[in-house]
Amino acid sequence: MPSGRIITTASITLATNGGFEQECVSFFAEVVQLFGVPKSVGQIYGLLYASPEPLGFPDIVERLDISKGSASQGLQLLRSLGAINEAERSSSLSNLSSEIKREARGVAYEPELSLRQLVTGVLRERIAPMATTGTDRLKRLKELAENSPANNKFYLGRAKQLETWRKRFTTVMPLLTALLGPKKKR
Amino acid sequence: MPSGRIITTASITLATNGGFEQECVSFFAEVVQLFGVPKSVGQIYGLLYASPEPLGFPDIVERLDISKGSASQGLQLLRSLGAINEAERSSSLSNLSSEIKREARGVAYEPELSLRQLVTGVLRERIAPMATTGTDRLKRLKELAENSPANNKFYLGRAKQLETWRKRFTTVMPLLTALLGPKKKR
DNA sequence: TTCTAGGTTCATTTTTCCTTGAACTCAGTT
DNA sequence: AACTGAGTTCAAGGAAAAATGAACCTAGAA
Repeated sequence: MPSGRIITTASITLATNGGFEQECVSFFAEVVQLFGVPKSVGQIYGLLYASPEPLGFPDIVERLDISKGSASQGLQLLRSLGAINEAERSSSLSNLSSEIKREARGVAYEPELSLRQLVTGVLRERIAPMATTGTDRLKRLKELAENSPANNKFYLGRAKQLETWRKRFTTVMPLLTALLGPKKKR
Repeated sequence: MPSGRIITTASITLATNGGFEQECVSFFAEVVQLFGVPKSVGQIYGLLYASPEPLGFPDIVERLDISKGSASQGLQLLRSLGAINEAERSSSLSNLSSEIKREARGVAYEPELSLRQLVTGVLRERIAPMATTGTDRLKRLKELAENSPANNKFYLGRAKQLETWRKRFTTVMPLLTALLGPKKKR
């Protein structure tokens, strides 16, 4: 497979995928915005999702026409969410022509397809932190309730209820991910 | 109870609740922002949550020091989410002094306390719409996949997977609300 | 009828968040 | 050693969302 092998599928697929890619990009861009995630991040995931081949950093910048900065930050976020994975690449490049080597440089990504994995990532990075700092604030709230000169009983009741809300939340979250699919094979 | 009865608990409670209210307001302001809801909306809910008495429109404007516009829009959103309820008020006002009548005018609100109810509201107003428009977009995506000249099988596979994601999502959502508490008594 | 206070609407301003682009680092090539 | 392209960082600009305030509507009180 010397010269027939084309790694940079970018321009080729672009010409022949009949709009699927474009639609996919804007679809995911829209979806993620509902979760408070920047549009460009959704675009990147959508692009990877619509690509039969893993794509590298330069592909993403070029095909989405976004800045390197956006691409870099977007990929960072997607990595931290576990929403993309690095694709394998042949490690012995020495015997390839320099033109092909050029294309094979750097890391290529493919989208994570496990729904459970994706949801877990969002929960871990977005919701869990809230639960943590929330616990501190609840403690403080309870103290304030105890020290409140008037309506002591009322405030204590409220503080107590917030605590039970938090507990229910933290017990339900793992259940939710379990419902969304099997644990990821490692 | 002519002059002793104080309905506008605003200034009084403010002076005597020892910071509980303030902490509550900023707590909810923070929480709701994680769900993409404006800060002021969280503040309003927090204020109501920290108040032993139902509060009216003017109380909210005054104690949070926000504009009437913000208060109005915030209350609208909270109503649409089912996160607040109108409190009962004595309907025969004629025998009260005019000073008290002044305070009793308009609607007063208290916070919805059922966690299930709150989550259901968010799901209904924020997530469900996505599922609806999402269905259309998936249909379109499938068509594009079918018409794609190259990699037909790959694109069809992706379209199919999106469809199963959507299905799983719509089946899991009701379960989630069920886990969060008993159905609200009507 | 007129007055007042509760409440809504919407154009304008403010704030917040996202994107950009330039400067930089680092690894592999020549 | 010098070069090239991948990738990061961050100050600054720009776009989108939220808060404001003025004009307006309404119902009950005087």
